[in-house]
Amino acid sequence: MHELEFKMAPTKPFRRPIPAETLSRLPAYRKQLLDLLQAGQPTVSSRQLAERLSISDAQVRRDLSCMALLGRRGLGYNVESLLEQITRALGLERPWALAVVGAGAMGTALAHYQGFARSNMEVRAVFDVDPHKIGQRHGDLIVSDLRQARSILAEVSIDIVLIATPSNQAQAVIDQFLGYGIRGFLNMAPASIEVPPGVTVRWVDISSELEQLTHMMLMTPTANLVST
Amino acid sequence: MHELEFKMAPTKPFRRPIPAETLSRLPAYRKQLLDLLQAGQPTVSSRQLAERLSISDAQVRRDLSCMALLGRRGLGYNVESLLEQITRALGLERPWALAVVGAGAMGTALAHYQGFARSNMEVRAVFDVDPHKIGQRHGDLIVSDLRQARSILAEVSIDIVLIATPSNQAQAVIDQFLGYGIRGFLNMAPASIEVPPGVTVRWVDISSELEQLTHMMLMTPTANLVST
DNA sequence: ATATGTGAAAGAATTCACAGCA
DNA sequence: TGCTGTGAATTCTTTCACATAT
Repeated sequence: MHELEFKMAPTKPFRRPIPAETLSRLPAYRKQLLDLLQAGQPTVSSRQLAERLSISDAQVRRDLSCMALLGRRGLGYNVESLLEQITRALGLERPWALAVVGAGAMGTALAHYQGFARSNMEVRAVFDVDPHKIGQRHGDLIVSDLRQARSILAEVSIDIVLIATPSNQAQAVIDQFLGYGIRGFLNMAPASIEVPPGVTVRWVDISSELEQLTHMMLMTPTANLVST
Repeated sequence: MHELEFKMAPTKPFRRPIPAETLSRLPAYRKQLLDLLQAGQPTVSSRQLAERLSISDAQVRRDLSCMALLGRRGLGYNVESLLEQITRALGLERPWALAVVGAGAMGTALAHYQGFARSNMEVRAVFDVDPHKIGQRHGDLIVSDLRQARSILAEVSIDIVLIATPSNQAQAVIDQFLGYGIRGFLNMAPASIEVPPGVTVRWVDISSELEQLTHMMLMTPTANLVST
């Protein structure tokens, strides 16, 4: 085990906690607002946002009431300042450095993923243990030896680690990076993980989503639509 | 547009609908039960399952009470029959054929993904429009021209389409496959999608998960753990 | 003693519906 | 009129606590 020392927690940017379900929709609002800003639309109503996300307008207003109130009655929300608020709420006004562990098919896809820039995130390192993969180039990135992660993290500061290893290695990898002070993980492996308090882990599980999809397809009563 | 004809909806396997939150946990229960079966453990208590999923035992019992009751008081649940029940509830007692659209980094990762077998799913086709990608081999699969999808689907029957294209093409791809009678989609693109009733779409959005993660990291009050 | 299944209570999230401002 | 922000009502989810079965 590693010895531990305490550093000050970062200042919380918001007083009232955002409900989990609201939080899960904030990225979608942000995406829509980015599109609207691009399109030059200065304001947007809860109704318009609701339609784009296929949810109710009451839902949108309730969600956005968590932000500093910047809707104007009769007018709607200012796109630019609402976007700014949500970006701040998500912590995306500052950049986040990512590392990917596992340079297999999924890890490689993550390393190449273009969409991170929109979230002010960037993959800064890729790790693997396989000698055949270490040294491979992916865009600007070169796969590094996971066993040298400590020294690499001393030079390239990393905020979040994306786990794209076989699931039976996920816990060991997380333990390793916990030792380097990493406090945020995104796990692509369908494995149960134990972490100490103060560490945040989220899962992306494609199989789980598909299994829910198959259930829903079986329960969907509508007749098949077949082109003739 | 296409002309439409009606076919009978498949028989619903369950009378009472499964609550959405319960459904979202069924794949995780199933994963644990597969592990327990492998390990040869004949029965499991709600407490044990709860611990593995970091939820409460009451939650587990409530969730499992949706299944045909097969817990035995004082003893726990029979691993094998519970697994069977959940597998049936998810519709995984029969195989599902997948197609991937988009042979970029993410589509390629999906095409290679080994984990689908556990869910009785298999990728049977990969499509793209890029002439450089059409013809590429990925394992047993060869990337086909998306414009020939209709004739390919006439030979290889497909149940679910995974969308791994740039997000601005997601809607067009879905519309195309709707015309071939596909009623289930998993969308990896962060795009809003319109589908007719009777069609099921689910999203996997890595950026959204990361944005929620950054928010949670900022809100987590615990001091940093730094190894010395 | 052990552990399920479930009413009843508590807690969250969503929708309703409308007061209030532009 | 158009649209937000929010109490109140409703619906969904989780937890509690215990009767019941092994």
